Amino acid sequence: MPQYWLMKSEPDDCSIDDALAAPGATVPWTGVRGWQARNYMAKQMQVDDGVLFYHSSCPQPGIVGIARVASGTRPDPTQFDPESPYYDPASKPEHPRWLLLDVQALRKTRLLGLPEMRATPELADMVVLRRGNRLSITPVDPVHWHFIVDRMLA
DNA sequence: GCCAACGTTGGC
DNA sequence: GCCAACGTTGGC
Repeated sequence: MPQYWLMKSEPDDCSIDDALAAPGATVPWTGVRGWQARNYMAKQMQVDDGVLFYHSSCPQPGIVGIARVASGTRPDPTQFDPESPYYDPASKPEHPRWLLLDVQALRKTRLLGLPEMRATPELADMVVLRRGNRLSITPVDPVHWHFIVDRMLA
């Protein structure tokens, strides 16, 4: 059974348009620096899982596209790059601490903005809407996934 | 730029 | 293994 996820990206860094314009519409999901999100990637996420592409830290936060998990995990090279904002001097190449996986954008949708998500009773229980939620990757209940996909593609 | 609410760390 | 303090996320 596929699982479903919501992945936050800052559009200044990688927007849905950037992802769609990448070769194969596929981007390495760099910069995850939290253990919970890291462990979702390492232990639960599988190729072909569904992904809601979410823009955060921007004027109009919300879901902007549909994507899929396109690879297993490998070490995130930005952790070893002193020039990168994601550099982690404590992580050694022989024991990489942070992982990434590839995400393939499938299509852009209309904006399902955060205010609309909050105003939609069917979505009230989404993990990402929990107060103060800070995880960059959150699991999405299949019921929520189907509701959103149906609504966005209708 | 502010700041609430959090996830993570580290002392014990 | 608890939990207070810290640093960060992310919406506004």
